[in-house]
Amino acid sequence: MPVRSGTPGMVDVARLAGVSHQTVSRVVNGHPGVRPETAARVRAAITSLGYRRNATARALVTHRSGLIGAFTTPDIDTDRLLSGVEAAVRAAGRTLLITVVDPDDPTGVDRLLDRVVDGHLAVAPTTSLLATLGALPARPPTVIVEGPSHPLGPSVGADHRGAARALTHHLLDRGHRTVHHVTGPPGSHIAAERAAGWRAALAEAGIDAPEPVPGGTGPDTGHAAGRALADRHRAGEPITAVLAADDTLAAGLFHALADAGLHVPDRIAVAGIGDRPESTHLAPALTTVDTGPRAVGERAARILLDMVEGREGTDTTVPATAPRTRASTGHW
Amino acid sequence: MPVRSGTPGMVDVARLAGVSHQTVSRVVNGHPGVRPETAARVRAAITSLGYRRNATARALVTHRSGLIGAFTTPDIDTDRLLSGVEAAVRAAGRTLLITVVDPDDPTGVDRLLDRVVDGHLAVAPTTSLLATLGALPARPPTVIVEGPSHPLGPSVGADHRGAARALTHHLLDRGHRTVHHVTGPPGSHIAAERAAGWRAALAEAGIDAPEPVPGGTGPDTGHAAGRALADRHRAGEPITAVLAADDTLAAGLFHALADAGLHVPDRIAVAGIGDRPESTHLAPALTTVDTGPRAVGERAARILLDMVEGREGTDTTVPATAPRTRASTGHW
DNA sequence: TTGTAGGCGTTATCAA
DNA sequence: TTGATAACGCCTACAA
Repeated sequence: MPVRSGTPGMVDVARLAGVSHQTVSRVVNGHPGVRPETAARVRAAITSLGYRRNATARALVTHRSGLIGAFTTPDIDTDRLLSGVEAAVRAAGRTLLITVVDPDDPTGVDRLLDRVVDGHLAVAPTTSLLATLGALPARPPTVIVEGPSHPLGPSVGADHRGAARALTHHLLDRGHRTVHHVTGPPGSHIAAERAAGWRAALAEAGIDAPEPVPGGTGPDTGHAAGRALADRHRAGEPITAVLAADDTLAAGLFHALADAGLHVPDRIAVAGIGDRPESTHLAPALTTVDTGPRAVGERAARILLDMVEGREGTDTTVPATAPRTRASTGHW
Repeated sequence: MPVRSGTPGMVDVARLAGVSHQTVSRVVNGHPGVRPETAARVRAAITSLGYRRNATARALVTHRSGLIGAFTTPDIDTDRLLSGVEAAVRAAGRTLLITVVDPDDPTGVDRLLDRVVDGHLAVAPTTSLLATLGALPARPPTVIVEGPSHPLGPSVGADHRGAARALTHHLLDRGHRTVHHVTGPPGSHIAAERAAGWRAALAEAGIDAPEPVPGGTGPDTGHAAGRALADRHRAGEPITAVLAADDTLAAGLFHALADAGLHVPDRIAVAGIGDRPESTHLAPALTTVDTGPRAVGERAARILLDMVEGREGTDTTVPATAPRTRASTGHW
């Protein structure tokens, strides 16, 4: 038979206060119909014993845990998306449970399902991850953050396509004959949308899109991409403007291009997406666009909380936040 | 009285398989002494019903949830520390529960205590947060990550003092008469240790430490600090070398110093701490030291897991990881 | 090898 | 206004 945990429970409080454990429950949960005097006695017993309500037992009987789960897969802006999610979840008095999912091995998904969470957030999920999730039996309300739309639940995301498109047009308007593209991580929905926006802008200008340079995230990846671009330049391909799928690529890009004698911005123009804080401070400052990842994360979490708490439609109808597209003052 | 949740339980599986719910429990938990044939029937019922073990009910009776809680407060390297923690926790088949604590308002602490977690990680906690934690009644095993030592539990951290000291000596050896310091966030233990190392090195060289420049984290803060340094330089103070408490300050520092005509590295030398990936790609590359935050996070989590799972002393004895001090090849 | 009984700490219902 | 009682879904101990 099970053992008592050692920490005091409602029964202990009840005994000390000379009431039933049910009355303790009423006091703890602020239910009406308890004589003030009794409530005071109970409260005294609670502090004297250092009693804290057992969330597990509560969850067992109420079928809600106050926990929100987040699947996450490393991608562009995952950190800021999660930071927004965390803030909203915390503001709602709930706790966030984070599981990092390896896209190649989505076993972590199972683990999160074993826990009782009131709702799920799929942060920057790949299509295959969503498929895995969708194939599972009964799962709690789910909201997709920066992922492909899927019957699993509503999607919340910024207009990456529009942002990339606008930046590409911006470069073309500056007189460049074409714009090259360093992509984001393979399998990333955000990266795919940004690439699509770049392609769309070129198509609108009647330009054949040059072969994109495979990228990812981070300055080291950007450095590798910069070397690839420099090689193609050396091979005779005219390269004058580059749109990087992510700001974090920029420092490495600048570095590699400079090493190859392609100084930014004199010989080559570079724009990024994401408005990372460092972008203003690079030399030269990176032209970029803010896609508001923190706001997206917060919004997604709030939509999920609405669903979980049965508040219908407060926020659910609008599927995407408009990006606050502010281009930083670049050198060109 | 409580309502059944709708999802199948052991009783449902048992009924379908024609056994008792106890036998189901045995099969699910891999206990011996079940006839293979019976086990197969149970397993068939499980898949057919899509049964999953209810972690809450399990936690209620076993007094262990499989959950590890992390308090976190925004600081230098919090992200990488957490990433290491997450990896180790996940590798152990457990789930991480993250709570961000506002150091000025540690109410989140209460929240995490309401949940049943098997162990706590205090990631980059302030002294006051530890005091709040320590004042609480019964709390689970705790490990402090990059925080001041405290009776709450073992501390794990890199040798920030040594790293800062070594870098300061490195600058002095290069002929600088003194080294200025841009500090990290106020209240940060990491920042305090790094400042102490800087002070120690100057003291060892018989130099009076110049007034440190208040900093924090991030390029924008670095930019502000750079302007402050430039002002002091303009006011006649000889400034030739700067140790930034954190790499993320560097880009902003470079930017502000360059704007003030103090080109790095010609007019002024700058070193950072933390070995962020972008540091290699700045112009010029930043001299820095790796303090292995991911490894520290992993190690701390493993120590906690040892404590939680009753594995004594596997790792607990050694309180700090040695930093892999590799200075990147800077320009000076 | 399998089933029965009891209890983990809480909430909900009903009666007093 | 308060208390008894029955779940929630599971695990441990013991009996069969």
